[in-house]
Amino acid sequence: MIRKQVGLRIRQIRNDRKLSQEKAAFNANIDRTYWASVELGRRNISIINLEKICISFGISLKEFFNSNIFKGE
Amino acid sequence: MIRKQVGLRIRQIRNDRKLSQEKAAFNANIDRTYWASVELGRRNISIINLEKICISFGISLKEFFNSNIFKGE
DNA sequence: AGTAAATTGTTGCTTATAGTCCGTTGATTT
DNA sequence: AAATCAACGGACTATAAGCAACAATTTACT
Repeated sequence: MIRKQVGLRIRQIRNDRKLSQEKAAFNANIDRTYWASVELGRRNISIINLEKICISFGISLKEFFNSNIFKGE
Repeated sequence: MIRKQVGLRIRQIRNDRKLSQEKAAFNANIDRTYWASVELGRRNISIINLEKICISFGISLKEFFNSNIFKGE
């Protein structure tokens, strides 16, 4: 499921950056509790918010989806 | 704006495949008028619908975002 | 050229859910 | 014990998604 994969990928990058959900969400100007639920795969995120997250991480959407997490459904 | 870029990219791929909006939308199991408005950059598409479109095109999300359309904001 | 068919654009509406904001709880960590 | 963090809930607002009907545009053919 794409929602789970997106959540895992976001968590993966956030952990690499050693950021808390709160700080990461603040950087992206997204609600903290919403960020948490996205990471848990419970949300069908829109492209604008996904782009916000990528921008806050300093990566492109292409880089975001360039991960083994997205191999095989 | 990401919505415009997504729309352009979808139209680009659909034209490559020589599909009408109607057939493309049918393949992806999405409403035709919704598809049309996404192509025009009027919709903030969710990741599930974007994935549906990519699947119907037979490409990955990584491939979708691997385009000059997404270079520069 | 004209005109019919196919394709695309647009409007307006409903409902489902994305996204925000307030808080609480439990588990770590220092 | 105090601070930090992640999971969770409820209530609320904003908007994505699906749909019908019609308008406009492009394509194709005589």
